[in-house]
Amino acid sequence: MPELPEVERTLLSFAERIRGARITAVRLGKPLRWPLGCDPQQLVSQTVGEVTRRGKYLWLALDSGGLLLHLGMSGSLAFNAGAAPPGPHDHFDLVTARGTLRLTDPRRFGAVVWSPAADAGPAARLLGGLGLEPFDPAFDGDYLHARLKGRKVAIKQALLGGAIVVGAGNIYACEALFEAGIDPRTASCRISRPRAAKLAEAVRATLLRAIEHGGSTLRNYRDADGKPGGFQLLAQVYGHEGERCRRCGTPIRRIVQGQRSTFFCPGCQRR
DNA sequence: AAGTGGACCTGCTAGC
DNA sequence: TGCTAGCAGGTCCACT
Repeated sequence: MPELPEVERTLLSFAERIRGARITAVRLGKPLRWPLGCDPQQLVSQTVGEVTRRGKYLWLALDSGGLLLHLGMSGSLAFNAGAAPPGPHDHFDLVTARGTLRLTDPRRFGAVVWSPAADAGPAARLLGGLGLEPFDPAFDGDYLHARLKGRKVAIKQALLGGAIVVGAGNIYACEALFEAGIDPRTASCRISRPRAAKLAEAVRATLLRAIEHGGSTLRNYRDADGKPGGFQLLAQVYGHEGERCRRCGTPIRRIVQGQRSTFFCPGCQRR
């Protein structure tokens, strides 16, 4: 499900409400991608602090260390006062005096991992290789151009990798490349400086616009209040194979790159 | 170092 | 109507 905009909207929908809440119980369902990494009892009676985002990860600060959360492909978080009994896809409940934070994740690619700090232990390992945040002023044409230099991978895959810039997953990488007019198959090293600048701006603008529209709900995604996103209605290429490009009328194509679908307009997007 | 492909797991849908 | 193949918002890891 969740690329940066969905994770950001999720954060915005519960961070303020959960801050300062005391944990009264922790319930685990089926195993997620990684084990929790601590005795669940150790979390009880701790107080939740700030909730922050790094890439597609959320960090819930606790009195002692914190929890690193990832929503995988199909995960979503809900924060409710009176949580229903857990269903078959509810794999983590953090019960607090203010409500229950629940991770629902049918495919279980998501994760909840305790770490002594965001920059130590398992969190440091998972966050360590991440690239710049797209809204970091340092993420500009010069930076992007420098990081693409010497790389032969297709630009779409370089964006998805997350080691250069975080946050753009399959939907937003396709949309940003459309916005920038760049063919997703273009070798990274062949992106000129001006086009890198255009692409950096397109990544930022696409993600920002998606956040403003509540993210994309293709199937599962809801924020922690249960609200779906609306950006999927604004997608220009993602999921539109065979339809005419809204800008130039050329039929949108679907190809496979790195075992993922890529959608693009052969008319608007050039190598 | 960089590139590639497989792995993880479940549910939905299109097509026969 | 029922079965099956293919596809899905991510990313880590092993291997070349």
